[in-house]
Amino acid sequence: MPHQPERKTFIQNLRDHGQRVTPERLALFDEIFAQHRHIDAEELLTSLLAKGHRISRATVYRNLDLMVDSGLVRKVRLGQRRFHFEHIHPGQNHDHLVCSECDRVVEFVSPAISAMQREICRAHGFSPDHHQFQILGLCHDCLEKGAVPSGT
Amino acid sequence: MPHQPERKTFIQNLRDHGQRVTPERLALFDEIFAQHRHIDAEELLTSLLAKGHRISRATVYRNLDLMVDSGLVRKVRLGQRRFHFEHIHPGQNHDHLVCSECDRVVEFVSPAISAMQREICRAHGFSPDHHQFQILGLCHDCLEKGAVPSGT
DNA sequence: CGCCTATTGCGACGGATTCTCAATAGATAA
DNA sequence: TTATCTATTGAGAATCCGTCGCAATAGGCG
Repeated sequence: MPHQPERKTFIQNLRDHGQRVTPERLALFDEIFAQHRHIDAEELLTSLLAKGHRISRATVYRNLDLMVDSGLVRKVRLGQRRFHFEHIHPGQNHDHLVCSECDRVVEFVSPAISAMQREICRAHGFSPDHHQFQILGLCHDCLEKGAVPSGT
Repeated sequence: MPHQPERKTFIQNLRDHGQRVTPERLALFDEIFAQHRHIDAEELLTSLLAKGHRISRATVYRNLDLMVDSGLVRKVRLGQRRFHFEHIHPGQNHDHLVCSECDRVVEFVSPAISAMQREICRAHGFSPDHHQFQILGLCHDCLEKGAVPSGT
């Protein structure tokens, strides 16, 4: 259990809000925090069921929203149909390179982005919560396989 | 018709691919290129019908995809349920501030972003086609109305 | 242990998009 | 111009993702 402290926070959070600590919630939490990267609701459901947990689709969705509200998880649209979810590692926010050929997603961290974000928001009287930055294009592998750089 | 050259390119593109030039395609093309900003499929359908065109929902969707494939139009998710579409103005790409309270979208242009994009891609052996950058937060108006800055 | 009520599971529902298929109509050649 | 070939269209069914309603279940507290 490499995410013990976050798990404790999660449980404490639930208690503080009069919410119950259920096995479904813990299983879902563990599953998300075990993931190195973003994952969608359907994949979460499938892998929980595969591990023998009994949990319904609705519960997965409901609790994902709950974790998003409590700031533990981020819900992102990477341009695909489904929402993806990823646990937040505080102070370390990353963005994504998305390959339009093979759908592979690579994370990157760029400290310059938050400075830029602050600047843009100041100029527009906007109070930022978070951002999403995706660069779409071709990954190294697909380039070598001879994929064509877009448009046509 | 302020987008005459793009229109010619579109028609040429169709011909080159053995695709037909239909009134539905032209009407849809004109509608998107008349828009200053992103618009979704439903809005496009509605405004085409309002202008007296006869066109079906399926045709709108089909041809939006066609224009995306041919590089004339970009399909973006701004976090809302629907995809949005915007025509590409070459060499001028903008990004979005999205208010999570009222869903208002403001565009901004930041030249620094493309430099950053180039840098990141170089480091990852990635060949960028385009990016999407959204900053989610509260717009000026919602802040004044006393909306709470997220998380909880 | 027992109660109160938050949470769950199931299945129905809803919105957005895609698909199916028969009818229509561009494009090409004669 | 007309005939022919087949891409495209319209209409509605189907699908996919996510949400909702409600009865049954089960945390958490006294």
